[in-house]
Amino acid sequence: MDNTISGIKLSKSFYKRDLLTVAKELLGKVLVKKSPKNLLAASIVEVEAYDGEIDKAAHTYGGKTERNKVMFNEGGYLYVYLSYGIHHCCNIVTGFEDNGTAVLIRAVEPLKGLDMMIKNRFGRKLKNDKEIIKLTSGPGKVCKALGINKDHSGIDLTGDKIFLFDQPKVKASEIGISKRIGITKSTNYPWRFYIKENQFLSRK
DNA sequence: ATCAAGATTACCT
DNA sequence: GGTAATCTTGATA
Repeated sequence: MDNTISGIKLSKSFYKRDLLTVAKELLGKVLVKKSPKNLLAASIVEVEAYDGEIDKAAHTYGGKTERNKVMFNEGGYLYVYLSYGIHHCCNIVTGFEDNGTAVLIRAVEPLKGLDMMIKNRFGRKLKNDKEIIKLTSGPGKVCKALGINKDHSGIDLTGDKIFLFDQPKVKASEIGISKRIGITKSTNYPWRFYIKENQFLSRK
């Protein structure tokens, strides 16, 4: 059966820790989206950290607004926003209430529900084998493939709609670190973390 | 009421 | 490598 998966759900205590610790440990964890009709699951392979206290690129840098208020929640909530009026991007809120810290999911490796993800993304079947790597290799692509949009912003990740399954920690030697992609402010923080050699990365 | 910016992607040469 | 597409949000008047 392709539409089942089992594992141990990450609990509140996982998320309510330091931003960068959570960001690194999110690598390899399994993101699960359940709906009545189907189950989608994918392994997280690339993330970026955002910290409103010191980081001008974070949506929370200027204080609380209608859009970013979810990111001021305590850890363990999903923050989804619309980027460039076109693409949704999803984040995992970390730390404690009013920290304004979250981790952007930039790329995942599909595990379950591949056909549904292909349908969500392209509205058709794959043209060729190479197209698979374009399925979830970017923050906008991840949301499109998994069917995540602004309506999911604020979801409790310890619930049963969207959640994460635990996996063994990825070894430090297998984690790549770089500056963040696509931002114009606070560009020097080395807060992008990714699994080296993974084919679903948004960049090499 | 108006305006500029933006945590991206796909398609073009 | 360059750039158009596309529209919500937050700031300013």
